[in-house]
Amino acid sequence: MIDDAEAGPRRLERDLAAFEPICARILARHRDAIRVQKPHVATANLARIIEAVLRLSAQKGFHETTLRDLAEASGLSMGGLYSYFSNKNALLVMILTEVATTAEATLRDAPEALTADPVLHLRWLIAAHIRLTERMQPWFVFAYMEAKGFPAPARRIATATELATEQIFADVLADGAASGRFRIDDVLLTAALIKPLLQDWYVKRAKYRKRRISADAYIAGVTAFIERSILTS
Amino acid sequence: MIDDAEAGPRRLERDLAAFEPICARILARHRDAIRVQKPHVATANLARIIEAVLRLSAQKGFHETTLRDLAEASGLSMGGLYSYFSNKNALLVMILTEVATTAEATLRDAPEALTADPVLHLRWLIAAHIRLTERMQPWFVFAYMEAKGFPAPARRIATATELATEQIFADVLADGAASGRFRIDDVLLTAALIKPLLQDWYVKRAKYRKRRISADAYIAGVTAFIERSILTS
DNA sequence: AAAAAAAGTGAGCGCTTGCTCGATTTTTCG
DNA sequence: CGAAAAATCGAGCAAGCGCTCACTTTTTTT
Repeated sequence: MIDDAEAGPRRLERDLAAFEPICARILARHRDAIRVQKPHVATANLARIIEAVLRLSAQKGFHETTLRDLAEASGLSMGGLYSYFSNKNALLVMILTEVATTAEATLRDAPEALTADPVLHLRWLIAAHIRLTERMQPWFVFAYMEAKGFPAPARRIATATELATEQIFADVLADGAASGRFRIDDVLLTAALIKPLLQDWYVKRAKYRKRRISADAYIAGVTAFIERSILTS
Repeated sequence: MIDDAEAGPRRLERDLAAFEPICARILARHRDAIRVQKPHVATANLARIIEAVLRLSAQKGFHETTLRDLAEASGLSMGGLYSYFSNKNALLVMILTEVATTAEATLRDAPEALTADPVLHLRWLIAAHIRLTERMQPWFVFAYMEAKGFPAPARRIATATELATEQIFADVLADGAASGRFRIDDVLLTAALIKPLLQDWYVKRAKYRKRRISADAYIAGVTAFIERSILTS
């Protein structure tokens, strides 16, 4: 199924580096719940734990990933893990919250120069969404696939984030429709249709990798597809 | 989360009726593995088991659904369940196979009168896909959400089905592009983009129900969206 | 270098899981 | 009707789960 040419400890090292800045943010947000004091120790171990749980969950699901698996994959002991989260579900919520926060913050941060023009703004949103989910692919897959089946609070985070993202797109579409740049019958439905086009990039990442379609190519393809459908000519 | 106006035994009865014909097909395919001889008894119980496992899995996931839950929800005993499948994973494969077979058979069965015209053929495919997944929504959600995390064979069924469906669309798109009815840069990518638009209907069924968007409205919306993007005018 | 604090360990506990199998009930049929 | 066949039952088993805590190792401080 997975056919990475590049594998082994070399790849793990690079991956962990990508996790650390994000885990530093998580640490800051949960400083009171995490018992390890020294920030660089805590950040490094959090990165190993979360890299491991995202990787194992992608393979077999979060619930099927045992804490023994996670201990071995992260290099900590079972007891050691519990210095970083109070229980398995708290680990899930930690990850979900980080995804939700980052997604919202990123998409609401369009350059002001662009937001005046709905066409450019929409283009930027599409690219920003795909680039973000490319950078944090395991995180988004996790949030998408595991959100269901957990206590209501965790599920609400996921649903709310999804709706918030859709609303950001709906606002731009409404803007463009009002100014005559877009021809759209139903703004809400159109926003709802754009969402799965963007989600497909990370949900079916393996398929696109196999077909050698790059993030840039996907951005170009999706943008063209959407614009041909809604742009007034 | 779920806010059905119509609930209780009345609804269950109607749902079970919808399951029986499908379960009769499953019984035929697994006659040797199912120990219960009388077809109408076996079909009725299979329907109760599968209705229950799809409902519980949608709530909390297949792996989190225990056989004790399933026994209670289906009205059989724990031991009784094992007259219908040899182990929990076999139950999963049973469902997956039925979904795969039905999807392929349905989409390859376009009326001959339509297949000559790629525009009409594509319209038919979109409508047929959405209508099928509407009729068998719990089945498709199950196949989509639970395929991962299970032994390679089960996962392959899901992946193969997905690819087969995409290929059916790609063929029609290529046909229409060749005859000048469609303007498409990349047929494979376009087919890949149409897929998530169709899947969204059953994956996010709750959202569309809440917004009071009917299957027909969704078919109309998606068809218009896609055709505006690819039709030569 | 000794003491104190912090970080990390892993065997073991109580509980739940998938699954079995002898016992029991229901159905079939001479 | 009554005995054989079919269908169903559910307590019990081994295995594996999340989680704890008395303990050891590492790091910091004095």
